Amino acid sequence: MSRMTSESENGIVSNNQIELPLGEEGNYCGSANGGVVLKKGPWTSAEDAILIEYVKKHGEGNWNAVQKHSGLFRCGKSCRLRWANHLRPNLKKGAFTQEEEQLIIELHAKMGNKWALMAAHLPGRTDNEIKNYWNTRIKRRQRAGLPLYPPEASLQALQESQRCLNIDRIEIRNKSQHDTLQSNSYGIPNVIFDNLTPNQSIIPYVPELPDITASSMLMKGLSSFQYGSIMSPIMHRQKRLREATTLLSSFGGGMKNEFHLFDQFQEVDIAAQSFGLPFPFDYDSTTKNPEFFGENQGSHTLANGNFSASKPTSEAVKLELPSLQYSESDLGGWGPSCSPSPLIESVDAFIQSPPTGTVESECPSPRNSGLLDALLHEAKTLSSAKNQLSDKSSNSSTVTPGDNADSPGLNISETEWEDYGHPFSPLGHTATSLFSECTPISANESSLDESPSCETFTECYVKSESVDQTWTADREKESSTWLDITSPDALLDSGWLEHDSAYGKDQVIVTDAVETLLCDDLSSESKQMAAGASVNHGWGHSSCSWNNMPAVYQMYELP
DNA sequence: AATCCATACAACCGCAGTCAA
DNA sequence: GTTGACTGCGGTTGTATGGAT
Repeated sequence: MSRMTSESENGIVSNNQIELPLGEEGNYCGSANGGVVLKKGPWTSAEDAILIEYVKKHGEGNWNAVQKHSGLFRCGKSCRLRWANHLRPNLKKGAFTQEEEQLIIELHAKMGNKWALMAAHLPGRTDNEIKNYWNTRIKRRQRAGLPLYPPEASLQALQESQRCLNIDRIEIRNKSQHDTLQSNSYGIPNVIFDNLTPNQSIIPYVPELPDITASSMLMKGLSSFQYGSIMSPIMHRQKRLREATTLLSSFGGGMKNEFHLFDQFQEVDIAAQSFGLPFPFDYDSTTKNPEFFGENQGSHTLANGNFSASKPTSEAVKLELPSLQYSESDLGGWGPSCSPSPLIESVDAFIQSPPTGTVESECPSPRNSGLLDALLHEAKTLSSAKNQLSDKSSNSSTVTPGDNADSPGLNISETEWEDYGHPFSPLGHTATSLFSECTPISANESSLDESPSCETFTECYVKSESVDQTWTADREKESSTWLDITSPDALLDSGWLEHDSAYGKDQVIVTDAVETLLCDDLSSESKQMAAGASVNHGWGHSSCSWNNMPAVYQMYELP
């Protein structure tokens, strides 16, 4: 590119372009250069020529040898990238044609951010190009208030969704939901998702979507666009395992993935927007037919921009993390009138700097922590307050003193609560407000003030509240309900990591949590599936034990 | 003319998979 | 079975460019 070559066309390298090979921490280009100073930054045409010459001689691959053999002061990784994206023959340069654009849209609808795979369908185009194109497109369309996907795709998704819904229902009814509820795995296994294999038949739409992810199963009520007919059959088992492991460990060790999941709330609305659909999805309360929010749809393909590619069953269930590619403006700024909120920033900050410790080990001041911490703190605090006001009778699932209720740092006064609720504090936002704020506001909707409230989302469970309201015991009680359903981390922690010592009760709790979270849109089958799977298979990592979130759990106790 | 801002693009970075020693 | 080099991928960042104000 012209501007790339302009600054150091003759190989004159400024100091800031030269860096020592990175060590282990930054493994970029770190392996093969033994202290040789490597250049970074834009490539010069001279360097290009050297690289081309090298590849002519030696062929592609063994990129780390380039520097040795050609004297090019570039790391292998950089060479590979340069070659693949710019120098290799048959590269198509210039703007994408309309056909290509169309294809990209289709491919993205199918496979999400699988840029390399998409590039394979676009001869002469690189993954980087496609990625850049797509990201630009996202921004552009969002700014314009347009759906990411064209109406045809929306329609197709609708049809597929409906079709799959029907199939799913049959599937669900034919399969025993008891499968998922059999074992008692309070002892959380390390390898969990293989256990799901025998039960994959319960996963909706298996024939076409064998590789539905656990997360998508969990989230299917939230992000359940079905795009089953155009699934592409790709994803290595290892990768899926890896992702599953990643998510599992995150479930336990940190809170990150609760937020990944939570992210999907945001992304699902992006997806909805992408298809020109309202979010929350319309829910037909008369027919109890959750068109998109509904019970059994398999794929979260379009919910998070990603898609669980398929390989026939007997695979570990993949937990695909949602892409974070949507910017903060994406999260909250779909509509032109939706201004960035502090909360969104908090989410962003959280994602960038997830807490390193577990919930149990750290209960930082919410003022100093990320949103999730704040939520957790909030949850714990409520629980604590509840404990204090109750007759302090305990039951089997009550938190042991000291875990939180007695923790001095968690005894939050009414005043502090008001602080929490301060409208201008990022921490004043509950998840409810997050839902509200992240609810996309279409171009023809007005302002945040008029945006659909969380009531829409959680039906009768959630109330919009003025933050100025004073705290009362009654409200406290009410807020136990209010909070638990508005703290997705709490939901997740509690719901999915529930112990099942007495399945019945906990199951109800889990189910309630799920139900609440999913606006009661899950069918009973699905709810039991989800909850049962969580109980049965002990989702989560050992570090995320029951004891890690007792206060949160406590909030789900039935009255 | 200066500044701002959106866009496009190249390159960087970290992570994870593969494979051979 | 372990380790390290190599490789591929996806996300992010940096910056040149051009249009709008």
